[in-house]
Amino acid sequence: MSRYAHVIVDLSADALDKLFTYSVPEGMEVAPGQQVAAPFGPRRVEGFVVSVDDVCEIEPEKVKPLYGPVQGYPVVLPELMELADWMHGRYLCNLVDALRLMIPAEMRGGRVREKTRRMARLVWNAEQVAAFEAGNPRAAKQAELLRLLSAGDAETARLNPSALKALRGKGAVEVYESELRRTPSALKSLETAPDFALMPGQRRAAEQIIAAMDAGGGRFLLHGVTGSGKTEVYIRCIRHALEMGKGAIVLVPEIALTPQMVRWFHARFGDSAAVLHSGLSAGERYDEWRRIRFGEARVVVGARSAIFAPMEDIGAVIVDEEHEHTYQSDSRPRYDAREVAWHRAAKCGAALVFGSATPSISSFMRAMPGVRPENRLTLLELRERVAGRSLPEVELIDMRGEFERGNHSVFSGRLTAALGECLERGEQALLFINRRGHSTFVSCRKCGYVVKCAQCDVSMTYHQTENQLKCHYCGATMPPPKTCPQCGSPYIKYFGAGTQKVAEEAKKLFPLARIARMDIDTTREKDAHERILGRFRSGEANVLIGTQMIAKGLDFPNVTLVGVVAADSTLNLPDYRSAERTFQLITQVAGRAGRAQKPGRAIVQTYDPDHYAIKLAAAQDYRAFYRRESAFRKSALYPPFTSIARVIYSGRDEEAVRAAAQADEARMNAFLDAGGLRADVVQLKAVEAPISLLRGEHRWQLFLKMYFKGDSEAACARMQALAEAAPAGVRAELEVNPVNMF
DNA sequence: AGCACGCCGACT
DNA sequence: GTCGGCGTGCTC
Repeated sequence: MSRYAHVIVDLSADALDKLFTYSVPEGMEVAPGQQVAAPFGPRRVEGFVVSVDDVCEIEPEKVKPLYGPVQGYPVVLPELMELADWMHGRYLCNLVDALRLMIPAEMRGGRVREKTRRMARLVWNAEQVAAFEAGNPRAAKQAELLRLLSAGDAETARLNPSALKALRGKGAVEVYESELRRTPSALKSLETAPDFALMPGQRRAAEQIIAAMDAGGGRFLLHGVTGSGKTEVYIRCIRHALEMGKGAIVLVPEIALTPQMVRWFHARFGDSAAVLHSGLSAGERYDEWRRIRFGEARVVVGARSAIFAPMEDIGAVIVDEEHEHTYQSDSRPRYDAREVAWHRAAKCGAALVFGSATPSISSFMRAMPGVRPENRLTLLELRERVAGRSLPEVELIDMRGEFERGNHSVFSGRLTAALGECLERGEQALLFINRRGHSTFVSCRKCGYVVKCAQCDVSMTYHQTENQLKCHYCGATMPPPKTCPQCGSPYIKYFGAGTQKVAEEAKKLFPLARIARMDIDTTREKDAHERILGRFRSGEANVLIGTQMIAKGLDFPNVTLVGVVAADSTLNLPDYRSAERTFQLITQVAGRAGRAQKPGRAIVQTYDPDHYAIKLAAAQDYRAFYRRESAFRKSALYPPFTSIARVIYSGRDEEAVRAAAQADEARMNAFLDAGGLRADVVQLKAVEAPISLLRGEHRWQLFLKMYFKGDSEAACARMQALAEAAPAGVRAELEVNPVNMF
C-alpha cells in the first residue's frame, strides 16, 4: 500500500494555504512535524509534513514523490502542530506563517549550518611524543605544540601553523571539524545563587500554583506590588515543574531590557536554562533551540516568540509583566503571546501564571468574581515588598505652578532639590522621560508652522547630537531650518523635551551628575543595553536618563530617587488605553526606587495632576485605578467590553486608498445586514487613519467595534477576505485588537 | 512565493 | 510585424 504525506509548503501565500499530497518513496521515514524537501512545479521547495496516511484525494498522476526529510527528526512537535492549526483559525494567518514561528529562521531554506571549528588532536601516544622530543632538539615549536595537545585538543587557529603543518605531515596530529555550541553572552556568567526564603505571601502564592500543577493545570494572575518578589514565586514553581520531570517557559517583555532576569535564571538553573530572543545571533538561537528540542534545557526564558519553544512536557508557563503590549506581535501573524500561552498551557496541563504589578484591565477583569471558569484567572496578591521594605513615597508636582513662578526648566524646584540631595548622599537617580531626542517639535513663533516629515503626517523631533531633525516613524532626517519655510521669519523655536534635553539640563544643573542616557538612539549597537546598565550598576554613572526601557524590571539597590519628568506625555494620545498605559508607566518607574535597604522616593511632574491615572498611580492604588478605568471602558464601550478590529489601507494614490476603504465599508455593511449581525455592531466606519501619511503612503482605515458577545469572528473573517481582495496599488491589512490606534 | 501563459501598446 | 507590460492561474 502506498503512503502519502500531506504537506504545507514553506511559501507564504493565500493560494498555498492548503495541503499538498506527495507519495512517500519506499523506505523513506517521515512523520508529522518533519521538515521535507519536495518538487513543486519546476522547483524544489521545503515544507512541513502535517500528516502521513494512505489516502490520496487528488488524481494519482499529479502526485509526485517527496525528495526526503531535511532534518532527521520532526522539527515541530505534535503539540506545536496543533497549536499552529489553532493559530491559523484564531489569527487568520496561513498555516505556514504559524509553523515558521516554531523553528529558528536559520533552519529554513537549507540555510542551517553548524558552526564548526577546525580542531587539532594528538594521534601519537606519550612514548612517541617523548621519542620525537628526544630526537629533534631543534624543533622547539613542534615540541611545544605536542605538549599543548597532550593536555587536550585545541583550535587550529590558536596554534603555530608551520609547526602544525609539519606535525600533520608526520602523522603526529590530525585536524577535524568540530561542531560548536554558541553560548549567548547573557548566560556566560557562571555565578550560582541559592533560593531565597519566601515571605508568607510569596509562599502562599507558590503553594497554590504548585498544588494546581500537581492537579494538572490552573491559571493565575499574580498581582504583586513592585519589589514584592514575583520572580522568586516563579522560581519555586519552575523548581516544582523540574521535580515533576517537566519543563517551564518564562516569557518576559523584551529580553534585552531584562538582562537581570536572564542572569537570575541562569544563576538558579544553570545549564538547564536556555534563552530565546531576537537579539541572539542566528547561530546562538539555533543552538539554544536544539538544546530545548533535545531536552538538555528544561527552562526557557524568552521574549514573545519563546512561547513556541520546542519543549516537551511543560509544567508551567509564566508570563512576566503580562500587561506589556510587546506580547502582541505587530507583524504577520499578529498573534498575542498571552493568548497563545493560555492555549498552550491548557493543552498540556501546565499551570499558567500571569504576573504584574499593574495588570492589564482585561486580565484583572478575568480575576474578578463571576467570570466563567474557562475564562477565569485565580487572583494571587503580594501586597508587600520583600524584607519589610516600603513602597517609595510618591510626590506629584503641578508643573503649571512652576511655569507661573517663572521656572521654565524641565525640572521643578522639588525635583532639582531632591536630585541634588540624592547625588550628595552618593546615591543614584533614575530620570524617566518618555521621549527620545532633544526637542519634540520645532515651530515658527510668528506663524505657528510646525516642521513635519515630508513622508509622514508627523512632526519632526530635533536631535542635538547629530544636529538633525528626525522623523520617529520613518527615520527620515533633515537639517533644522534657519528661517521658517512658510513665512521666512527667523524665529524658530524648539519645543518639548526629550532624553537629550533632560540630560543636557541635568548636566548644567548638577555638577555631581555622571549621566548615562538610555534610549533607542544610544542602544542601537549589540550589547549596548548591558554596557549602559553596567556603567550605572558599577556606580560609574549616578544618573540614568531614559525612555520606556528604563521603566521596567531594573533593580539597582542604590537608586533612591526616581523622577518622572513629564507624566502626561502618554496621556493625551488618541488611544483608549492611554490612561492605562500612563498608570502602568508611572507605577512601574516609581517602583524602581528604594529596592534595597535605603528607602526610595519618586517625584512625578505633570500638567494634569487631577487626572485619575496620575493621581492613583501616585497613590499606588491599583484597585482604585481598576475600578475607575473599567467603569470608563464600560460606559464608553471600549475593550474589554467590546472588541475592535480594523483594516488599514495604504498606498501612494490617496484617492485609490480612500476608495478602497469606502468600498469595503459598503461591502461590510451589506455583509452585516445579510448575516443578521447588525445588532452586534457598535460602530463601522471608514475614516482617514490618525497618521494619514506614513513613509509616503496615504492611510485610511475601516474601523469596526462590536459588542463583546457579538460574533466578531465572522466579522473579522469577512474583513480579512476584503483585505485580501484589495485592489492593486493598495495594501490592506487586518488588525484584530490593534496594538496602537495610529 | 515564483513562474508560465496570455492579451494589448510602442519599437527596430 | 515583434518585444514586453503585468493580470490571472497553477503548483501535489
